This record gives sequence, structure tokens and C-alpha cells, in this order.
Amino acid sequence: MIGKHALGVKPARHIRSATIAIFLNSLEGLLYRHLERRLARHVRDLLRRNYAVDLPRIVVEQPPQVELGEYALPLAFELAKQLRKPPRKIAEEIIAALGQLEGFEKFELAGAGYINARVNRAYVAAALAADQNPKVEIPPGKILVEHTSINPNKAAHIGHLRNAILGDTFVRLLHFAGREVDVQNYIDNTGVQVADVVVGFLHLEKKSRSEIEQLVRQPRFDYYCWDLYARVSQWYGQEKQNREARAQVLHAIEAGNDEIAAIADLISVAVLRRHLETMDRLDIKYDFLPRESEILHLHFWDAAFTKLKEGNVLFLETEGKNKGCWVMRRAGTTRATRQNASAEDAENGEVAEEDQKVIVRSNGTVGYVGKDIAYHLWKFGLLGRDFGYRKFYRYPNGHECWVSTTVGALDHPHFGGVAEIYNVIDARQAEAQNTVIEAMRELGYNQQADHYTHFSYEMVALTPRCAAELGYELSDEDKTRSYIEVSGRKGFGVKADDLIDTLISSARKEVDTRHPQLSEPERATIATQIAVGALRYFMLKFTKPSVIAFDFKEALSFEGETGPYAQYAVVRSTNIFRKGGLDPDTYLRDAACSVSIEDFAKYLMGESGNAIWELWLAASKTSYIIDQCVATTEPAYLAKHVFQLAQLFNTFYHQHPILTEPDESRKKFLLATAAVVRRELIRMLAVMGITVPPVM
RNA sequence: GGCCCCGUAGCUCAGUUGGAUAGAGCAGCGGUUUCCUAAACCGUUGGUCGGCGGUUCGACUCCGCCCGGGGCCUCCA
Repeated sequence: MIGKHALGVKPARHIRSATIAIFLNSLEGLLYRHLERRLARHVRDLLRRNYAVDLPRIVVEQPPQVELGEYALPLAFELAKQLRKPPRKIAEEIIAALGQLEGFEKFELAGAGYINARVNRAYVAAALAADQNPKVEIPPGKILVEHTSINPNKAAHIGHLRNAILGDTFVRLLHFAGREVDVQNYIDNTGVQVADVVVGFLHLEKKSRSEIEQLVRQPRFDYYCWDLYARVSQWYGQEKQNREARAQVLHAIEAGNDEIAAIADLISVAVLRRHLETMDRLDIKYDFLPRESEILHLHFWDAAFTKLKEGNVLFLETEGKNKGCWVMRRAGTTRATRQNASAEDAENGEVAEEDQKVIVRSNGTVGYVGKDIAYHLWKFGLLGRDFGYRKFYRYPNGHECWVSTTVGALDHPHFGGVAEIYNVIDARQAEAQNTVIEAMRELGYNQQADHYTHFSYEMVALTPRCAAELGYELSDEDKTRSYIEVSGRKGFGVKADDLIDTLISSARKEVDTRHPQLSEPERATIATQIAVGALRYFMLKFTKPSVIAFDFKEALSFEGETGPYAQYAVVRSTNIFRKGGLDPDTYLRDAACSVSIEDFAKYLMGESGNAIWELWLAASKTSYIIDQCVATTEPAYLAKHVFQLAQLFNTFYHQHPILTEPDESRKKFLLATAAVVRRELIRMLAVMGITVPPVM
């Protein structure tokens, strides 16, 4: 629901050149992903027809150098044994049979039996300049992305930033792919973490409700809680009986109708607002905040419990250590247990003790996984209950964020009942997530389970050096580790707002020296854009399963493989047009299309055109890369590609002075090159949530 | 003990779901600014892809075993 389209640039409405217009109308697409699909389809048909072979997947890869073509098919190797012919011979035959294919120049035999395909560079470039991007089939149904989900009891830290940036970027990727998305941020406002801070205010600080009401209004109340939470954890360690305070508070919060519950609500709401402010600094916004308090008070669990019992997913353990608990089979123990068990055991749903997951404790209270099952049944519209909704937070840009409540507004957007869900949750919770999926499956909701994706990522830890810089005392063992885990409980970590502040002031210093003539607000805006660009890029450049060992030096870098590097490439392109007295977008719409097919061919074909063609080719891959990111749930590919494109552009920029180019048609072509790359970079950066300053 | 992730250049990481000569950034060394041009560019140093087997025409990639690091496995969330 946020930002219908993440596109930073509007597509050109019409094409000026009659030649190109006719050509483009006759085709379904000329950009990288369209050509790849067409090639694969063409080859598959040919293999069926001529060889009666049906390959499950036609592998299409990219040759090591652009000189060898744009696509490479290694399929002759695969067929060699089956057809009892040498690969080169097969490749030759296939090439002869391939004939003509729209958008392609020719097919060639290469190496030991590769079939390399060369596209018609001029046509592809013309299509890209005209921003041709034909509609592709978009799967129906709304998608729900859950991310951030920070316990509302302390300030957000760098680990939470990775979660939110990954989640928000994935939302933008889905938007780009044309999908409708709801963004949810689950709030555990009734758990032990909130209880702990409440204990801190009541037992350590001895604060009254009205005093807390005052404190809540201070600017960074979440920082106050950060320190208090760490002190409470220490306090629990001092005397065993201190922990009794937690149990009492927790119980009061769950019941939800006394002074303590009111204080807990006061605190968690205030911290939650702070989280929304922090994330909005990075342009991360939410549509709906489902809270655990409503899951409890609206009795979501009761509805889920009934279903789980009726579906024989849960059973009451009558002996052993889990006696008196409602348990289910732990994820990952699925078939083995069933097959090894006797038919009668399977009937009763009996599972070995070590394979059991307790869902309802023997005292009748439900655990976290149980509540999560109920919540996920709601997400798919399977629970038969709904939240109440009220407006909670209005962003400066007018976007409205809703929160769950027991009795809400009559008029509200519809949340839940979606077709697909993605949960951005760190890898440590993989087993819990799988247990929820397993419960859905056992309830017979296989289709929903298939569309339940745990968007798993690794944590952000600190390098020992970084930890030492922050003033933490390290044991000798810690010093030898490659990284040290952040701990909210110990108050050990880098707070999100602190990091953002540091980045902004660091960027600000540079902007001040480079552009002293700019006004104060202008410099502030640019510094913020650079800081956000650096931070978001930093969190996205690592692949999800890689632990980020956080280090200030790297995170604060604005050089090399960073967000500012890519932003700077765009600024350079913008500079060309500014100094040339042109507007890049207008130029693309009007002038670039006046570059004739012949001129595109002249400057892009052959040896001399290879280098610039490489740049055009990379620029034509936007939708291809984004498809890949969505299919693999890996935004890092986009970050890598943006950097590569920026790198190619910087090389181009260095080698080709454009404004002084004497040949008028060549100058037009070079300007079109700069404008196209600029447009694609802006687009992809927007998908990463990064904007580009006017100057840097 | 069981399950999951990681191991690639001095450091931090990519490696297109089995393909052509393993790539970036940082750090180091040496260069390039009257320019649309330095948050940049060029050159250069640097590799037993943790180890051993296996599958394959072909393995950094898949399988098995081992070594090293991390995580999860609680009537916590």
C-alpha cells in the first residue's frame, strides 16, 4: 500500500521515431529479461521438434566477456551423451536450425560447444532509451510483508536496522514487480521484555504513573529504557526473588485491566512511536501494527486452539516432562516420526518427547508459538476473527499507519486475508517459524503453507575492535572472536539513532567543505541523503546468510562499494546535463529518441562499441535483476548490480568527454547513454530506498 | 547428541541456482586534477576456493566424511 510504484522515473509516453515505433510495436519486449525468456522458449521448442528432447530447464548464462555475445547456452554438453554426438557437432546443428529470432543478431559456436547468442544492440538500445517495458503477467493476490517487529521496551539497534532495511527493500522490490503489498510490524507489547522495563520503573526507579507520563514525553525516551532494561537484567541477577517482580508484572499485563497494565501500555506505545520515528528517518513506513495485546484480548488463540484440537494437530501429553501440556510435533521431525510410529500411535498423534513442542503450558497459558499460529491463520484469513483498527501514526508525508485495538473504527482499510506472506525474522527463529508452517500444513492449509516464506537473515554483530571502541570490556576469549553478538539485555550494541546521527554529521562535514555556498537546509538535506544512502547500501550489500561484523570504519565509508558511490555516479550524470543546459528526463523523452537506429548501430556495434555497449547492456537489466531478487528473496543482488552499473558509468564518464564532443550525432548518443544510465540508477536506488542529492 | 548457517586475496565480502581464464571493495605500492571529471579514474602486489574422497564431459558450486567458527534445540519470547 505504501507508494504504489517505487519507480523514480516515469516511463516515456510515446516514441518519436517512426522506425522505432513500428519496430517496437511488433515485439513483446527487448530488454534483458524478455530476450532471455524468448531465447529459452525458442530453444526449448526447437529441441522438442527436432530432437524430441524435453529439457526441464534451459540454462541461459552470460558469456565471460561481452565480445562473445550476450547469452550463452551450454546445452550441447548436456545433450552430448543422450544424442551420442560431440558437443560441438550438436551445437552446430542447433545453430543451423535456430534460424532468425526477433531481437537477435546471430548465434555462434564458441569454445568446446557453447551456443552464444548476440542480440541486435541497436534495437535493444533504442528500446531502452524509449523506456520500453511491456507488461508481464503479475500473479494475483495481495502480499503481506512483516518486518521490524522490535520489542517495544528499548531503543532500536543496528540488528533491527538490518531487519527493517531488508524488509522495506523487499517491499519496494515487490512494488516494482507490480505486486500489491501490506506492510506489517508485529508488536509484542505483552511479553517479558516490556515487563522487564516496567519492573525497572516500578521497583528500581520507584516511579509513579504520573512521573512515567512525564518521562514518556522526553525526546529519546527509548534511550532511557535502553539503559533501564540493562539495569533490570543486572538486578535480576543480584537476588533470585527479584525475578518474582517480573512474573507479577507479566501477569498483570496479560490480564490488561489494572494500573500496571496501563503503565506498560504507556511505555510500549511511547517506545513504539520512537521506533516509527527512527525508521522513518530511513523512509521506512508501515501500514498496520498488529499487537499481541489484541491477539490475547480478542481471543485469537481460542479460535486457533479449537481448530488445532479438531485437526488433531495438538494433543494433550499425559506423561513425562510435558505432562499436562498441549504439544505438537516439532518441525523437521515430520515423516520420520510418523513412519516409525505404529499405526495406532500415528492415529493418536503420538510423538517422542524430544520431538515435542509445547504450545500450551500445563498451567493453561499459551506460549509464543501458539500465538504466532493464531496470528498467521489471521494473516491468511483462516481464523474467522479480525482485529479492531484505529489510526495510530500519521507520517509527515500523510501516510496513515493503523494499530490493532479491541474496539476500533468502523471505517478502516482491510488487512489480512492475503495470498502470500513474507516474514523478515532472523535466522535464530527458523525452527519456530517452521513449526508455525508445519501447523498450517497439518491443518490442511497446504497452499497457504507453500506461500509462507520465512525471509531469514543473519544477525549484525560487532567486531571486537568496535566493541572496544564503544567502551565495553572484553574477555580474552572475546578478543579472539571474529565477532561479538549484540545484546539488548546487557545494553551492549550500537543504537540505530546514534548510528544515523553519526553518519549524518560525518556526511555533513564533507558537504560543508565541498559546497559552502549552499544554504544550511540544503546542506542538511544532502548530508541526510548521503547518510541514508550509505547506511541502506551497507545493510544490503551483504547476502542474508552472512553475519555482518559491524565496524564503524566500514559503515561510515563513503568510498568504494558504498551507497554514496552510486549516488555520485548519478550526480555526475546530472552535472553533464546541467552544464549543458539540458534536463536529462526531457532529453530522454525528446532527444534520445531522435538517435536513429543507424546511429545506435554505428556506435554500439563491433569492437569499438563493446565498452559502451557493456554499459547499455547492464542498464537494460533492471527488471531482470529485480525479478531475481524477488524470486530468491535476496536484495543483495540489486546492491551488487547497482554498484557494477555505477562502476561502468564512471569508466565511461572518464573516457568520454561529452559536452566537448565535436560530432553532433555522437554527442547525442553519448548524452542518451548518460541519461539512460542515470534513469536506471535512480530507479534501482529508489528500490533500495536511496534517493540522490542534486549535488555532492 | 540432533538440526541449520558460515569457511574464497592481509581484512570485509561477491561468485548468476554445475560451465569458458575464480572477482570486487578496503588496506598497501605507483600514477592521474585549468576539464561534464578526485565521494572519481588508471596501473600494480596479493589465491592449495578449510581438508580428503565421490558424482560429472566439467565442481568454489552437488553428495559423504573430517577440521574450524557461529546459531538453534526452555512448560522464554
